[in-house]
Amino acid sequence: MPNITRTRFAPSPTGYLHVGGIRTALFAWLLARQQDGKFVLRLEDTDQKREVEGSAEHLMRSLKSLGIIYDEGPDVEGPYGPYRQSDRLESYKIWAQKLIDAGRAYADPYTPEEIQAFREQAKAEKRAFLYRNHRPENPPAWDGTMPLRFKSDPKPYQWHDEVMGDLSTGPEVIDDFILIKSDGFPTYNFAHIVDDAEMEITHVIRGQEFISSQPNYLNLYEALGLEHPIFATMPHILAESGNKKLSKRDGAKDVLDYLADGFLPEALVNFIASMGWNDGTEQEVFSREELIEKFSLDRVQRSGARFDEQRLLWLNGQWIRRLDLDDLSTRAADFWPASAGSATEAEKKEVLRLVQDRLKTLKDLPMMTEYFFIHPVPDWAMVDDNKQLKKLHRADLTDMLTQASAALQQSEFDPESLQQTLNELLETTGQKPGVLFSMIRLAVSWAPFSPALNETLAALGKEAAIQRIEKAIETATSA
RNA sequence: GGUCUCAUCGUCUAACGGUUAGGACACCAGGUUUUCAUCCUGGCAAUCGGGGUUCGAUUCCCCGUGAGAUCACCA
Repeated sequence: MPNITRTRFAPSPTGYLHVGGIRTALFAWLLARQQDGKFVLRLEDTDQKREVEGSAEHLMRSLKSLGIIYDEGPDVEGPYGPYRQSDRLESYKIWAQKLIDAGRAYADPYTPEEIQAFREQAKAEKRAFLYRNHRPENPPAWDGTMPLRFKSDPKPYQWHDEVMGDLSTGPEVIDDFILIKSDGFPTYNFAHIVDDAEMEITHVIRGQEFISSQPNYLNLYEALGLEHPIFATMPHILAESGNKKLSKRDGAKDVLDYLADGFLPEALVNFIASMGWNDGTEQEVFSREELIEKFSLDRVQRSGARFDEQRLLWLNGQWIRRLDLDDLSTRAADFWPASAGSATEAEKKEVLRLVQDRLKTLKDLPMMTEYFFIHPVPDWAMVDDNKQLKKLHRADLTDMLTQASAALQQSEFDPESLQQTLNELLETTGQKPGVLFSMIRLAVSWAPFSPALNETLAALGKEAAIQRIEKAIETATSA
């Protein structure tokens, strides 16, 4: 056993990564970072049929995008490579031969149809199907064309899981599973054990679906003469509706899609970590550094957690507000509306400053800022929908706008003097702020919401603001 | 069906056997001299059921119930 913590994430390249997969990777990464260890990415590509073109690259990009940086992996040189199982077939052969030599592995002479028949027979007799009940007496020598099976040694097991606690099972769950398939590739069940040993992995963190195979793995560790690593089993993340485990079929989104939808990596990491883990305090927002410092396996929840996008949205808003303007500006670069194309960086940054507190995702940017860049089309229906404005006659409203236009003409148009001007306008018109300001706000933005009025006006500039108010006056009667 | 696991507000969760069962999201109501998705204040809302053990169970034990996982030449 090495004296440094080595954790791994071992996905198969069969598609994209969703939050469930990411969480396993995240926790393994947190543990490695926390203990100054190494985090390894290993691709479990032993099922050629299921492999999806390009998914390995997609997967690596997903991890990197979230800042889950692996120290060793298919594209990162390391002392325990290669990190792709299809490149490690020699290793599996060597370990398989050891088992054969020790009488702990044998060729499976049955056809799939024959095995299927055994299975159905067991079902008809209401017994659990166990391959070892059909172990051939004189198996042929293994020539690589037949599956190679593990000759198990059924016995009860109890073991410790860092998350689930002490677990135990009886001998009835131990069976002769396949080590090497007839296509020459190892199964996950065999390959991951060999690889974890050769790569000196100290902590195996994985999803709940493997818990029932654990006794079989323990049996195999014994047969191979290997000490097993520390196990930690993560509960599943449940889909938003129903109680099923979150899966691609149920619409689990690719994590990269969240980034494209304007979610920040920090928020995603924070959110994913908080599904099934907390530090016992009332803290909700955690930075990567805080997570690394505070994470611990024994505070991981044992029951499944449901994915709640509302909470993710809230957290994303929290993170957007924490960014400094330059940082936010960089990240927002790809989210501006097309109409912002001609705006200068300084102008965009100013707009960003005004809306920063209101953004839930970066994708909200066009909807929240469009009117800063192009003259909006007056939509008097919005006035009619306003609970204060709809009580007034159109003529009174235009009169108000005319006075506003004149007053603004005299303003210096910085936020302070604008506030001054607006306050004076309240007095001269004798209107309530809810009426006067709502009308001006609509006339310059024609948007359902906007930042503080004086700030909005200042950002628009005198010329544009007044032009829009005049335009509103013009269209008031025709609308 | 066998085996294993899990069970606190709608959701994420806190509570070394002793708390008016706490926080957050969502929701609702107020407030901040415009709107509002920000911000502030307040409100609604939970220990699956039944037995034990104990002076006292959310917490420990048993039995139910419910949910999930798994029983592949997939991982």
